Amino acid sequence: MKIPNQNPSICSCVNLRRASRAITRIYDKALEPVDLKITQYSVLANVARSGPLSSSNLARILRLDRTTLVRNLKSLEAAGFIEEHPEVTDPRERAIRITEAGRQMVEKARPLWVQAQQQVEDHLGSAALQQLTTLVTSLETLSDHIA
Amino acid sequence: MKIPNQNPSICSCVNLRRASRAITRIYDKALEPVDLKITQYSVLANVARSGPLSSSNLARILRLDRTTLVRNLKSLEAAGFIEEHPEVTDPRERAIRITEAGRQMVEKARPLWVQAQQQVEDHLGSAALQQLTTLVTSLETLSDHIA
DNA sequence: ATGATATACGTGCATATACACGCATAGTTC
DNA sequence: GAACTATGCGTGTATATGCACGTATATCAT
Repeated sequence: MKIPNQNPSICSCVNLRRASRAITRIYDKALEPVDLKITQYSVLANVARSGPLSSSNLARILRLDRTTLVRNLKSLEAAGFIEEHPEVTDPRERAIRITEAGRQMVEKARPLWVQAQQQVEDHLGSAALQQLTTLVTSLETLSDHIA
Repeated sequence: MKIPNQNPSICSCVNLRRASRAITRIYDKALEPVDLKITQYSVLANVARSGPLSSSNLARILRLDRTTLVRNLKSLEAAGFIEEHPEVTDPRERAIRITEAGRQMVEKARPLWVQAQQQVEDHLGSAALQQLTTLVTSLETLSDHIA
């Protein structure tokens, strides 16, 4: 017996996680031609834009757990898209920089990302996307408040 | 140099993933006393409600990749909250059932889940939660359409 | 009955996520 | 300058996520 797909849950968390998985599929699919996932593109584009910076600072920018970021950086470094060097001003820090190959990859991936962005905006409408930014901020505020 | 926390991204996917991580922190925190994560509670509560069913059907209900679900079930089975038995009508299927210990766990966890639900609703407002259900449906539709 | 197709299931692999530790160095206070 | 505190970093462990495969059984078409 085969059960059909299901409606949204009554649990906000479950719904948000479902939405997250769904949109990730959309973006990952769009980035498939350059063999990048949206998580990797996101990190790479941020390193490209925010210049050399430490993993702690990058984690704060991405609102991602630092130790999670450390592992995510591994694959990007293995692929030769970023490199790390000891920071002179503070020996504890390691400065993360994008490489030339990394910069080229970002350039190649950007149009695919734009396409996914457009696809989602066309389907959801810009109002929904605006509400989404509010949602993020509210939830992060609540989460920070609790922790 | 320490960089402060960041505003929402211009990328809808990144924002949704951020929101997902934030709300997961909130629910996981609420469920901490019973040592369950929201992902596990979600699966367990669904098994409890939807009675014995196959992993494929449960995956469709949860809109979760079947192979992902299979691993998630492992820890619940190891904890003794669910059990699997071969299905008589179709030897390929395995019927997943909640155990007595599982049922007790759901009972114990439910008030904590309700508390998280309430907390989020108080902070975001019911209108935002309603928009969220629309968002889930739209994104899953778009994702299905593309795939 | 046979062959094609659909469905069910599990595992290997890669990545994502985050908590709990421990170690090293910077900064602050006395 | 010594003690305390804050910050930066990486790893161990556990879970979450999904794609690519291979295997087994059901179902359907002829």
